[in-house]
Amino acid sequence: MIDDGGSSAFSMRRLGAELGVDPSALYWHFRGREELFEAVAEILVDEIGAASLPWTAPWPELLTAYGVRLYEVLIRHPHAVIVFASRPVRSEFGVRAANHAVELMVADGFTAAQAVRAIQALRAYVVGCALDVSATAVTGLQPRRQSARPPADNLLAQGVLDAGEHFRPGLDAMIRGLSAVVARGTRGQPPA
Amino acid sequence: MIDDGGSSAFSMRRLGAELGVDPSALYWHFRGREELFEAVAEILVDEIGAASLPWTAPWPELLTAYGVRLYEVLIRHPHAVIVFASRPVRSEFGVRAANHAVELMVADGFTAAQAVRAIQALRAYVVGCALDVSATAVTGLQPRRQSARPPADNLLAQGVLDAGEHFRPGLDAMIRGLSAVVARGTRGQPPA
DNA sequence: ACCTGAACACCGTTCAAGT
DNA sequence: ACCTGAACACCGTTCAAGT
Repeated sequence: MIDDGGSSAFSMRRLGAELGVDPSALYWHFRGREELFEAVAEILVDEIGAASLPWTAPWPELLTAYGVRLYEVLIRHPHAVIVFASRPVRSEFGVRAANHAVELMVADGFTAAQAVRAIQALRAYVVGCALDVSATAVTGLQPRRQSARPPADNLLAQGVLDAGEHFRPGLDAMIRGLSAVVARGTRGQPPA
Repeated sequence: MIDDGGSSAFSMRRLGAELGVDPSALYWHFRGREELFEAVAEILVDEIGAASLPWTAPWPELLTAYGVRLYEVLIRHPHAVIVFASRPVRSEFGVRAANHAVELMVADGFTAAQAVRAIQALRAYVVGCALDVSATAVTGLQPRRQSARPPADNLLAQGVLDAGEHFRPGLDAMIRGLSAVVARGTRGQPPA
């Protein structure tokens, strides 16, 4: 249900079939496709919570762990990444986690607004990376474009081939960059 | 065509109608839906190139400009973001830009692999942010979830409301974090 | 409480046929 | 070269009806 069973595109009718049930039966459980997707997205974020996060650690460690866990969950369900990415998700767990992180960061010198934005940025990065992997996994086609061009002139080609290779370094860079914001006292960046 | 005309979901049939043409006529110009999407994605990246980038500037400035331009193009076409995000895009311009940035970064102390990964990470971040904005713009629904819960306990709520607020700070953080990689001599992170 | 069956208004894509 | 028309195998969703 989450993995899409491993085969082609989702459809209510196919889901019904896979469940051995008339498609229309689904509309007793969900108001429609969209509501079902929201349920899936919520399950995904709860899947992070299962293995609990290092709540007592300093914020860079907590945020890193959160990013890594979210990423792992998403690439474990490549077909669901797009579902997660294309709609705003609000879950009990996600809100708790975020609020706690904000508190830690504020205690470390961030303004609340800076902290919130930092977490959103981190989440956007994680989702972007997961989407990269999911795109090549779901579509099956490699990022190389089908045209027969020499690979030698394209430095990105071989780098893109191992999709997801860049996730961890990028995550570390972002966290490090966020630390820099607060490392040199409060910097008066206009909030607009 | 790129903006989806401002109304509801895309379909070949609707596109045909909007063009005053039988849907089947589209299949003379494109092999199918997927090929049309690729064409759209390619147009998007070319739209960045139009206003040319600061090629001669140091890499942090070049990458920042690239990120900002890409982001601007994407949020200008909210309905197309998902098209761009869910498939690997390879364009003449994108490859040129990336390769040049890699050269600059290598000259500054990065390994080629590090530079490539950095650029991919940056792209992922930009797409993730654009997707956030596009999600709220396209679905129309605010990220708050429809449940009537008090907003006071949710620090993220008001932050999320102004979607895209976090893009620029996050971008700067990421670039700064990347600079740190090279600022203290070559760090021997295992490439696996 | 949960599912079926038929129906409605849609889809993407093909292929022969027109001009 | 470019488009039409009809056809095929699909969709999501509804609603009355069954158990």
